Amino acid sequence: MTLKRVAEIAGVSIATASRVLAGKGGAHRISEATVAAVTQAAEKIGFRHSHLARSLKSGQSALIGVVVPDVSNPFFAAIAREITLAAEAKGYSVLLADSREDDASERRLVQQLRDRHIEGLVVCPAGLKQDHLAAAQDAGLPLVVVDRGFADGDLLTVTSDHAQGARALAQVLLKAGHRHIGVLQGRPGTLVNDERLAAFKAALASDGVRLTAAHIAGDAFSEVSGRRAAATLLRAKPQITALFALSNQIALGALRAAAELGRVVPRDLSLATFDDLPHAEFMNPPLTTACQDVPALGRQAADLLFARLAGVPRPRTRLQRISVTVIERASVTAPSTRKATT
Amino acid sequence: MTLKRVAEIAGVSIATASRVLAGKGGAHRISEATVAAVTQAAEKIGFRHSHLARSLKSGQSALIGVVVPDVSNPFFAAIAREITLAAEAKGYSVLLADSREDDASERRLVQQLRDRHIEGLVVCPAGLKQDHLAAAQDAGLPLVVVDRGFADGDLLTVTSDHAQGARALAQVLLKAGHRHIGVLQGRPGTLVNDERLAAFKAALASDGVRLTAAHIAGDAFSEVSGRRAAATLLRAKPQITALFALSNQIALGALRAAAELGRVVPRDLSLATFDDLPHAEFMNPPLTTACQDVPALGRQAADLLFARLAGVPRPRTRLQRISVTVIERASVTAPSTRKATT
DNA sequence: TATGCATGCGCAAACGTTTGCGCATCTATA
DNA sequence: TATAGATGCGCAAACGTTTGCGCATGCATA
Repeated sequence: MTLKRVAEIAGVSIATASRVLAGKGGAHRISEATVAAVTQAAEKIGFRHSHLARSLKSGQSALIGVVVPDVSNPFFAAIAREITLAAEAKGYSVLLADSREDDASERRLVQQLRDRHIEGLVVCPAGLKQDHLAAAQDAGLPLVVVDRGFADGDLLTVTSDHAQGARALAQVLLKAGHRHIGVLQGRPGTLVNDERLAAFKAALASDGVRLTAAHIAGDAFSEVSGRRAAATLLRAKPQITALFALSNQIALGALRAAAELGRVVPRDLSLATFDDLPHAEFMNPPLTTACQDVPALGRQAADLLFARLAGVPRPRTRLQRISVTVIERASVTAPSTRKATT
Repeated sequence: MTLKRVAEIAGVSIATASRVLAGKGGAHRISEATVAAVTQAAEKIGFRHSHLARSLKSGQSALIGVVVPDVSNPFFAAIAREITLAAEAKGYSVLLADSREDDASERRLVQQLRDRHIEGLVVCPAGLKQDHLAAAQDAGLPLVVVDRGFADGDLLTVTSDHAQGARALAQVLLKAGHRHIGVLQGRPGTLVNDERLAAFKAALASDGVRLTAAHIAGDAFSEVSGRRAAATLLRAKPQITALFALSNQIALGALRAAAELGRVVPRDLSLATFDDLPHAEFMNPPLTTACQDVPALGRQAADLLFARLAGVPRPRTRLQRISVTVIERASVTAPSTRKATT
């Protein structure tokens, strides 16, 4: 199953076999007869190039890496899929890694991928550190960050227009008449969290509604954080009539907490969320959400990466924004008049 | 960044550098001083082994392949995740491929992965053909099929106990009093579809309820198929009071179709489904479902694969079953008395 | 009969490792 | 002062490719 074997059978040198199978027979003035012989020999033993040897020789692995915090999260899965499909179309294969939302794992995985000579990397960072990514980029590795970017630094990033979504959601809640609003945040310090939070706060403020620290809880983009944060907030501030969950994992947690506290959504409590996926429509209640265009995030990341691999220079705008669509569903209504009784 | 460079700096031969960095200094009687020199040199230039070269030399790529029909489907994503985590723990990396539910793509992708010298493969087949997989296995590639297996052949397979789940769901529907039941099937001919269908049919039959071809519709495990099938069935047989969807994608389609036909679930129509994921709880209505243990499927597949890679012989039972848990929720109630009016 | 130019193909190095074998040098023994 | 056994390390082949260079052969031209 090696070129050598093919060459032996065809009665030619390895070099000739290589050239023929690379389709360079013409360019190297190899006779029709020889081409046929080599082709047949290859066919006969079912010859396939060793990608390994080829990569070693050529320095091109045709491999890209994808690192996400949790593959089983449909949000990241959808992103991974777009990248995988794009990669396949370009002749690349994808090495997938799951950082388990862990900074140290991510570091290790990125290094591991680099050891495997990936030609490009798409990563959704788990943490707040970007030095390992910056190092990779400085070492010449084409790199695209997706979703969870960094406010500073120089990493090319594709992410949603969080401010736009948060503002729009704020409008929805304000318009419905809510004045006591709680925020279930994700991981503070992340671009995603901070942008959403800041824009939401600003939008409320411009309508005269103040969002103090006492109205904000949560520390991760997870269901457990959402649940705990919602419980905390609802207990500490019963006058809250609406919650803004910064992700739909968090929203799930909020739904659980609300159920546990006997508050029915949306009758006793409105809920708006930044959303990952299109399941919201069939949820109970259907969630009002700022819906991210997840496939577009993945596609854009892939496009940017492959453009760079094709030699296209990096775009000047570091933060590439994908717009979100606010969809109003049943989880937001006017605040219940009996809110004080709770 | 090569061994050669390290050797130069340390003033030793490449061989010595290799042995030191492999931790074989002791076994090869290399002096403390030399070991230190090499180690420092490596550290100094940030040396990392080329996985490529190592693989080529050793014949071990430490790579496994995972092929699924749709990465963005949370079901497959969850499986992919378990395999990825297991692989990482064993020092393997994962090459991920998405066959887009397409047989030909799958073939191509499997071949591509084999060209990359994967040491093992987990695949969830998109189609009804298994010859390419059998070929891979016959060629000595450790292979585990997950979820969608084949009734015949010799491929080691991890899949749910579909018959168990289907039977249990049949009991639930029968107990609720349904006698006119429709089935929204997935892809006929697949083990998953046929086992679920057959067991369901048998369970109904043992209670005197006949399930004819006219009560079965659908041709794929997709939302569109579910929607179309549900619409067809409900229109052709208005007396149907309950639907059994063979996957939750199909169930989503059924919900859509029901909504379009003005039938409210569960008031006018009960719905039970074979489920992929734990979102069902928050759906509207919460779905009664035979819940597969998706992580267990992935874990078991990974365990079997890595056991084989570690030299453990293949288990004798070809079809490894993971049991499912039936969860009764609100989507199944007694048949509406006004069913005839519809 | 020598010279020139196509034509058709092979040699061998290189990619970065690992590893079997062997070769020096030194110390202790006879 | 030879000899043996450690001790410490290097040579070179091999993994499967790709590719620059060059070498034959054949034919037409001078």
